[in-house]
Amino acid sequence: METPTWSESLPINRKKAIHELTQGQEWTDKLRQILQRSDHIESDPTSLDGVVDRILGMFDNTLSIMGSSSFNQPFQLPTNYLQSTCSIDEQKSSKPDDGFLFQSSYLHSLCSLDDQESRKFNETFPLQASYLESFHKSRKSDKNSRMVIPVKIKRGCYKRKNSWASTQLTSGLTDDGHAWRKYGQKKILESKHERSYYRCTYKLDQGCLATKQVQKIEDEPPLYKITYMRSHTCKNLQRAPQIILDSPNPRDTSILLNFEAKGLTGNKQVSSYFHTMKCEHEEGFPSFDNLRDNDQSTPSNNCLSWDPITQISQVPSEFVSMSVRLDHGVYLGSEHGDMTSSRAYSSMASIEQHEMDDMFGSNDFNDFSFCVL
DNA sequence: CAAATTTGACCATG
DNA sequence: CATGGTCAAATTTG
Repeated sequence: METPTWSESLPINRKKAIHELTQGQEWTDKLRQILQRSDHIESDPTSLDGVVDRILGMFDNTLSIMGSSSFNQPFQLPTNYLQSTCSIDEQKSSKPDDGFLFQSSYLHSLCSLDDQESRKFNETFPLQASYLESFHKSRKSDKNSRMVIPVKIKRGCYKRKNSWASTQLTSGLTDDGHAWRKYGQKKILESKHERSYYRCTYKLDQGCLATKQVQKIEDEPPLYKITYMRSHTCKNLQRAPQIILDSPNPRDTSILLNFEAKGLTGNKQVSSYFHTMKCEHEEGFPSFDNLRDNDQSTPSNNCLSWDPITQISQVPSEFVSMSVRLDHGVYLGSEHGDMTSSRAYSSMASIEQHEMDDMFGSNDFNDFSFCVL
């Protein structure tokens, strides 16, 4: 099995997200039609549940996709849309980062969409389209106007060098198998809840530099964003690289992997932490329906158990490791950490192009690929 | 009493 | 200079 290269996979994620949103629209429309025929509900109440399930599943899938690293990809919106303000002039001085849609440069690129792209954008993001329209008008009337538009402010949104991170969204705080020591808590701008900072308990003993951040991003239902940074180097958790992953169900096309890079390239340590990565076959992102249709009664493999409720592979106590060969000839070990989030939110591998560039240099990274045997 | 947590100060970054 | 990340002294917990 070979997955797409990084340069290909990010746009694919975006396409998937758009596809899910489009599907969500269609099924919401079906729901509206059902509601218009109230007698239908009385005769077949289960059909309504089915439609609602499908809609929720699509939004879950989209959230999962959006929870990946590709925050800087176009057509992507925050789940908690922020109503801070910033003038276009101020935005011009900002560099693209994890920010949201309305960066100045991005607005300008949106203004140059062709008719079909523009229509798609308007359908998918009506609220944002209305802001874009305002932006259009202000550009026509006064090129120097300081129109105020909703935007995530950029200040303080930097990423420290060498801080490869992977992000996971979970509805509960569960033991991820590592020993953590809390070392800080911080109020984060525009965030309702404070962010907690944890380091590996064995940092002093063994110099393990792994850290994680935990932040509650939603109350109801509770949703936490957990960001892992740097790999564990503590003796307690290291395993020799080996491949013991398998799909829990032969018919199931998705597995959850957790990569943790340990390799060296040149004189730079590859400390990226690929976490809870979802791999799929080409035919598409598996919907919740597909997952439900699968026979989950016989968890088949030698390592993973399959939770029919969470749809997530669980590894009770063992750490899964696998060896990944890069085209650059670098071997990356990996470990399994947390596979026990209580809902099927999981992030894609989270690493950005410029971070890859930092690790390997910017040459030919489009050739990056990995194999799961 | 040792380990873990809290919290204000300090540091690095953009 | 504002912000997020880390340090370390004070405090709490087991």
